[in-house]
Amino acid sequence: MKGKATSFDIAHYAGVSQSTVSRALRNSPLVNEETRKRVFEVAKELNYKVDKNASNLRTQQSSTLALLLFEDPTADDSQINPFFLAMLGSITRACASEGYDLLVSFQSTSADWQADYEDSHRADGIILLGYGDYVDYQAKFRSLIDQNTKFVCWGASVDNRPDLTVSCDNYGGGKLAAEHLLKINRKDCAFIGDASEHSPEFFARYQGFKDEFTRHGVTLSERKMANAISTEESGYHATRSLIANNIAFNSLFAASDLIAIGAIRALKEAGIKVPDDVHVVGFDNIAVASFTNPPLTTVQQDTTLAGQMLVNNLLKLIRGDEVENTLLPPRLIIRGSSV
Amino acid sequence: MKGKATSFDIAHYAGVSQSTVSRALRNSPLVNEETRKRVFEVAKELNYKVDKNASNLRTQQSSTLALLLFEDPTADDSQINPFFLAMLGSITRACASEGYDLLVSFQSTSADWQADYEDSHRADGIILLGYGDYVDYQAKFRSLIDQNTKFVCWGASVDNRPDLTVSCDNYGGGKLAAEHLLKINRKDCAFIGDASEHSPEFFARYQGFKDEFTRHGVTLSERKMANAISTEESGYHATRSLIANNIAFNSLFAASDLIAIGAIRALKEAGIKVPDDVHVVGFDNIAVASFTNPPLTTVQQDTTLAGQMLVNNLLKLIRGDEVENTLLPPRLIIRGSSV
DNA sequence: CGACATTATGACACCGGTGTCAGGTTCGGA
DNA sequence: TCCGAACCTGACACCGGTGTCATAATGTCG
Repeated sequence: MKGKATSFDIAHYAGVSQSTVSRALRNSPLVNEETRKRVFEVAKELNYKVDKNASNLRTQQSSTLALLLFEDPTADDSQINPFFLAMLGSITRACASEGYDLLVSFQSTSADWQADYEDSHRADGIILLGYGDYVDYQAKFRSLIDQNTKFVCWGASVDNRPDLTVSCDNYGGGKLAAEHLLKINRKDCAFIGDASEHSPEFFARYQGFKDEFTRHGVTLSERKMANAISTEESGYHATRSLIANNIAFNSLFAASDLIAIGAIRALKEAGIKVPDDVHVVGFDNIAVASFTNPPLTTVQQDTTLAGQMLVNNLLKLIRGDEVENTLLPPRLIIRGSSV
Repeated sequence: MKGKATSFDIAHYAGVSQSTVSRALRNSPLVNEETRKRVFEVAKELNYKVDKNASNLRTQQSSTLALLLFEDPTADDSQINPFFLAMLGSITRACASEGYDLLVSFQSTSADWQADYEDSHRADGIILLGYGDYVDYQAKFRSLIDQNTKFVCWGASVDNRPDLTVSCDNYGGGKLAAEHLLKINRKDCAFIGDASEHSPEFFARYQGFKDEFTRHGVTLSERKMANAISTEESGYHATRSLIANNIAFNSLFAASDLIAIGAIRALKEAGIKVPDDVHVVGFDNIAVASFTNPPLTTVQQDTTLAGQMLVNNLLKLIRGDEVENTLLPPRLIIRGSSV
């Protein structure tokens, strides 16, 4: 036998028509039990596998989802945000358990990505991760929707957003962090991150954080805020600049764990002790968080659940079922950096 | 326009035949430049994308690689070995830069995985990562090769292994670790890992390590070895058992960083100071390694290069070019756990 | 001007399945 | 015995491209 076996080969050896082979292998009730058995035997014998291309072409669906990872460009190109990696893992798992394959692809935010995957019938739907370019997302998402592309987005569920999202309750997570610091009376707090609408996740975290402080009669000082994107480097430099400006604080809320880790490095370098002088709270609970020195108190996002919800919601969308935006509950994990 | 546009739609609007459309879009030199321009315009207008299923079916290739991740079953199912995640990232990148898509899938070692992906024409080739079931790999690999399946394996390049491998020079890496400990005179060394042929990577690391010690006239004691698989938990328990048996040592070589991290936890718990009482050296240089307390000295495997080589070699294999097993040089990274 | 190469295009079979339709067999009931 | 339902099977069109072959139009040269 040269090349792969086709259903015609099976038909030949099993002494039936190719149509019957196709039906038998897909467990159609139309086919006689004995015939089916014979077909399966021959198929096994010839090590036959259905050609997915032919099958997909005919049925116009692929049993495949595409995961597009958008990454903020970083200096060190090789490093991938560990939070995304964790999501990638859980999404892969969730896909597998639903019988779907997963195509993974990195995209640059600026590129004209345009959801090639679904248009070209390689995937039935798309999961967008880290699509941070919120300036023009409205237009892009609208055009996707106009093309009837099925996609789900991980990110902040901003009002009037046209797409379907799954996200962590960032606002609630910010509140959790604030509650914690308020309870232990560390009210002089700095914030490292980006509290503008440009990064809605960070914005929501800050809002929840701030509102909780306000509710307790504490006003956060704008001077104690520094901008950072979600990298260790950026967190380090932002924190250094606060220190350089002689801005004092006894606690620090970082918009992500990577930022927090960079912040801790800057603090240590300046001779400021964590947690004695400054309590630090991060966000994400990436794997590294429990190994930092001191271990990092953080707001956990449940990546396993997130992956499942992304996949489930996307599949619902593909099937045409009713779907709503999903908000996942965060959880505060207290470790050595704030006790 | 209902549904996606096909090449017939383009042909209709551009006033040419469907054949010409197909040729024009693939930049065939046979087609007139003006015709091509018109076709491209219409295609853009209609937001046309080539149907990959049809294209793949006809050409019998998919421009897609499959990555199969085999994981040793762990208690905490959700955690994925961070080293593999890093590899996943670099492989994805390498695929993208070669114009290939990547299908990712988790497999259980025991399952009858059988390389469905290539047989079903979903992928042109397969990358195997973490295929630890070395007991019967010969048979499985042989059958894959018999079926003319193109695949590359990340792992130890054992003699007589029938498959194509890319791997880190584990033996050399073990030597590096040994050199380091010998130089700083920490010769009373424990080894945590699996030094049997069942996990050839660990075996090679241990061999290189041991041989270097032997070369310096130092014999490693078998009593100071404990078995562990590559998880933090396993490293923790293995180290605890050494301690519980009152086995003394002033340095410890762990077959992987995860094991090393578990070992450090066990040592600390027993009141043994790292690095003062025991120097610890790991293997892999996962992201966490620089954040542990103390930061972990380790033998780095260059995952970026590894991903590139895996993809490049696999593509060569697919194209029918000559390919040889690849051995990547390790690098010692000295951090606080051993100074 | 005829022979022939060059260029550009269309018609058509083909990849390997799936779904529809028509037809043959068997069997129970009238 | 005849009829219709139930069951099973084969023939065939079809999914949307790609590659081959035939052919028309244009150019070249003796």
